[in-house]
Amino acid sequence: MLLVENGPECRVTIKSVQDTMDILSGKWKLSIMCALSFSSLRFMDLVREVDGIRSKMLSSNLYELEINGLVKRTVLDTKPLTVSYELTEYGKTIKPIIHEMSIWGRHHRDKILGT
Amino acid sequence: MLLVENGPECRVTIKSVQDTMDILSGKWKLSIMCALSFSSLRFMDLVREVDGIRSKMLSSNLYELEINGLVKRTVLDTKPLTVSYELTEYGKTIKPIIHEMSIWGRHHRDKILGT
DNA sequence: CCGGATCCTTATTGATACTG
DNA sequence: CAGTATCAATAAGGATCCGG
Repeated sequence: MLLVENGPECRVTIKSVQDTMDILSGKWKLSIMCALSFSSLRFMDLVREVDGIRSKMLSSNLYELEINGLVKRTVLDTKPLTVSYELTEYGKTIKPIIHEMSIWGRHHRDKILGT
Repeated sequence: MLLVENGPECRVTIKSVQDTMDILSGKWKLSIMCALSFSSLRFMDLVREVDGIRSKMLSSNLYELEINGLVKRTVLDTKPLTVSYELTEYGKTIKPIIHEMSIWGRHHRDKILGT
């Protein structure tokens, strides 16, 4: 069904792709959302999960994602205060993008290593 | 075929998403590939199609896409020499990503304008 | 130790002009 | 037409510091 190239809701436009890129561009946002697509995570969990990210970048990217309504931030009343992040219902709507990117990334890796 | 959510080949990982981002990251690459997903285009057509891009960015992004085997460059024997760009067969494998991004982008725009 | 904030350096992108 | 060259602006990255 994703391969149907016609139909009114299948009008692929550069503008709509750019709109998406405006929200998701940057080196880390999709990786962060991918990590959160499995479960909610605390800040430090994210630092560990997202390979190579620095707390500064994580912090600012999470803020932007929160502003755009994709991620929800919750301060937990734990001993040393921790903050939990999770995808909002709206944030979960980008899962198909993450899914396709993951498929392609693995495919690409196989191609590079196989050749 | 692309919608199977289970099975061994559907393990979504941060690493594979990052691998994809390494190839497609940047503000313009997906827009360029979106433009080329309809038909092959000459350099100047791409400047017109991809809103806001400058020839420098287009040139360097096309080069990187060519290096990664996603785009094919063909010098045409026209009066003022022109160069045509098209997706390779491998480049066409990112169409599902573009498709999902386009769907989400339109959805997002409707949400922003509707609210 | 957690979640940043700040400062500074490097990499990427943008605007404009210019060449074969 | 299809790029390059150059310089200015912006974004990302590294190191360090701080309040709780």
